Amino acid sequence: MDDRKKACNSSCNDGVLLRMGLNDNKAGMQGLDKEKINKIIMEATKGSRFYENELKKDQQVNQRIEKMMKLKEKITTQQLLKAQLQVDKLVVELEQSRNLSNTIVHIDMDAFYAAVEIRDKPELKEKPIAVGSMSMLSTSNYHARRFGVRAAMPGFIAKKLCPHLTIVPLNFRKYSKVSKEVREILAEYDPNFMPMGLDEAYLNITEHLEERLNWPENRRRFFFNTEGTTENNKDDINMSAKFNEGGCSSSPILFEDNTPLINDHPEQRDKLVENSVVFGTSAEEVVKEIRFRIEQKTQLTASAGIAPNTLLAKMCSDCNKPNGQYRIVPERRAILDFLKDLPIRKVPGIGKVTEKMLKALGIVTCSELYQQRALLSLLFSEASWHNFLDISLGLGSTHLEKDGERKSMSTERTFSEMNTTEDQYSLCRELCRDLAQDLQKEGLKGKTVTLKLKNVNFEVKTRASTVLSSVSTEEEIFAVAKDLLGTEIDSVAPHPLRIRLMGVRVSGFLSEEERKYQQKSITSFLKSGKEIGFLRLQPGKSNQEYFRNKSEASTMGSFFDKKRAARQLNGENPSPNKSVGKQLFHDRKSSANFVEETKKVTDLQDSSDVHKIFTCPVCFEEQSSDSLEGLNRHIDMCLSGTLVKDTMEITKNYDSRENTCNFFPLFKNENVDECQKNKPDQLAGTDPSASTSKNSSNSTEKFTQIISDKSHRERQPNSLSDIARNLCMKQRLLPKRIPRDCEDHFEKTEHTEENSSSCFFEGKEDSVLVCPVCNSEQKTRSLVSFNRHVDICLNKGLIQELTEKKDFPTKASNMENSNRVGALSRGQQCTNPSQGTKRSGLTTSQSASKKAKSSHSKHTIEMFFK
DNA sequence: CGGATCGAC
DNA sequence: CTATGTCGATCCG
Repeated sequence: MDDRKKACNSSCNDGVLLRMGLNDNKAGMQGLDKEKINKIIMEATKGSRFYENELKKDQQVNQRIEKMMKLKEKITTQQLLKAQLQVDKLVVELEQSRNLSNTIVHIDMDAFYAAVEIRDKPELKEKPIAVGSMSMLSTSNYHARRFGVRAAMPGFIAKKLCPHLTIVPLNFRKYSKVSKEVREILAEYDPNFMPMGLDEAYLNITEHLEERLNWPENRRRFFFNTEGTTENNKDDINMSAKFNEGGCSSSPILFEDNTPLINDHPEQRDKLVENSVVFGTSAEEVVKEIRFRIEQKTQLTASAGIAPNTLLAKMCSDCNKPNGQYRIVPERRAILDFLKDLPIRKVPGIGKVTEKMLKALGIVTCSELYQQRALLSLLFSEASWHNFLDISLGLGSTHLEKDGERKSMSTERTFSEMNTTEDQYSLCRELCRDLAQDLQKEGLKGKTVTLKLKNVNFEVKTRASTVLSSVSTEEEIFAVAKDLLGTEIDSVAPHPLRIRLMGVRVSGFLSEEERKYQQKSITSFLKSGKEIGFLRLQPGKSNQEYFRNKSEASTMGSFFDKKRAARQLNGENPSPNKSVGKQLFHDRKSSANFVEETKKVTDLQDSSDVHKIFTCPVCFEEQSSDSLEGLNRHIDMCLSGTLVKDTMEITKNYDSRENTCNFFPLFKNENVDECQKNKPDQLAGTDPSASTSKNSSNSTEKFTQIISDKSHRERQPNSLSDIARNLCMKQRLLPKRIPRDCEDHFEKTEHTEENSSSCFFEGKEDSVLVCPVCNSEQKTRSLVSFNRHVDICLNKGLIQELTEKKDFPTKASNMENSNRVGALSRGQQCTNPSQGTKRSGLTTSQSASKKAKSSHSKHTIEMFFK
């Protein structure tokens, strides 16, 4: 489905219109010329809400570009030279790792959906057709393209361009079936081939080529399908003829081996032979064979690219479509020649926006991309400029990785304006229901629910919330989604929320290991201990929100589904707070008094004694406690005990020095001694018995968050620190557990008065705090979010140290003013043995963590233990 | 973590 | 009238 890229392929023009339009239209006899097309599109578009939004987006991009240009002006020749050196060092390494030994093929069906429809209704053959609906087209045939009708264009505009256009509705089942037929063929050449959607696939035919060398001719012989109509037979011959012509004279490499296809063995009079064709043993021949077989089987044509890696193969398949193929021979020279004048927009991964940004720098072709590599390394993120470098060198992945586990699942729907809350909530529930079904098909549960809304002005918003126990059922998802929706409705009140799209997504799936673990411990814990309300708090959410959720679960029924709500209340998930919630939060729209009200709830919760037995999530022993504090105290004790074990193991793995029995070295290597001197009794983790509840709650919180960072969890999947972390996050949400006096340690705190329980700074304007780790000023409204920032900074520092392993002592000399420049010092780490696979994701703020190490560590540590 | 954006099909 | 649906990646705060 490469058509749609072309649809937006304005290789350089700035106008919105041209982005949506077409400029590589080959003006044909029956077609329209570029100007006419653009005029028609403009007339149909002008003044629409859609167009206004496009203009807005365009301006945003322009602003990004302006920002970039300003940054560029500040770059000194010195910096540029230095960058050049660093980048070229990397170039040398990349060049050394270049792997030309694989043969990768990219197969791309021509105008797939349209072709299938035409095949099934031959009367459409000579007519311009498109597949899709009046509101959106998926693809069009080549006839229609002459009128400017492209994929990703709304049907009603296409009709204006081409009044004779036939629009065929989508029929996915049909396409899937055809796709499956094609895949059966592909699997014979590479059982591990990688399908990309219904109409594309990558194959690694390296092994096949080797084996094929020993194959007898008969094994490479294929017969024409005689079952088809005469017309189809004609096509076969045409196609075969095209093979021999090459069809792509632009490439000197193409079809250099003239293995005969048909009629080249006149001496063989066998009827069998007359109806058959033998393919050679070269890569080109294999691909011709594949395409031949696809056409014989499905009556559809495909284009293909052959190259030493996926990136190149993909671009090759574009060269001679439709119904052609192109090969880049595995030589460095050939690759660079291919790239020399290739517009960057042809490169997969470079879209509209990137194209425009690079254009602003005078970069249009891949060779220009290479020439400007030093500049790019200063202006773009590490991930981006590395990608640019790979592209300009023609490097890509040389093996096909199975795509890993799914990361998210979602469903969304577009509709005509919807503006009543009733409709919106019931639609939301419907989406949750659909999503829940899909999730259950794959047995997935996720912790993050994201709501997506597009208002009638085409502005898109997403709102996410992460909950502690993963969700998968309609009710569970809806419980979260409806909250997010409610917040959005509130935010525009008293105006109605006018939307044209709603979507729900679930992400943050548990790995299998985690799933088992989760079931054993957390869920049982939550069940046994659910009398204790705070344990169900969501990280990142305030108590207020929590209680609000609960209350809504009970009141929601009044909106649209009383039965369901009733079932929920009486059923498997009774809320202990329901009676409280019901009365306090009947009016969801009055967010004004809502804070007031929730305070009462909080107080109530805090003061009410809890004489319950619960299972400690850390030690798994039953504990009875008469107060929240007592409970917390126990958990703190447990945590500081287990944490030591946990941390020790990790430390063993990553830190060569065995006997470091505290975890400071993990992120503050140089200052161990100093820390111990300064705060000897604060090293709570080293000695469980010495820890007081207050200290450990804060310190363990930081540490558990650090050590349970995802990258470590992979190695320690069942680490108790996971649980500990969750708990700590929960604890953090209890206002009283956030040390109030820590504000004294921020340098520029501008808040006016102490807000007693919620820790939120008074007033709307953000307070500016200086992060002790990255030393940057942070605008923040709450301590919680500031804490989060500090955590993130620390995490980055830690990950980096773990990655770099031994050579910690990073001197200040390595740190540059700009973080982009700082990133360059990591050249070595970028070399990846399997070239082309994605690099480790540590993209930002290396310099930040280094700064912290050298100058602010002391400060940081003090702050933690306050 | 949450939100926005990009890019692909 | 009438401008998609789903997913992964990345960047920024």
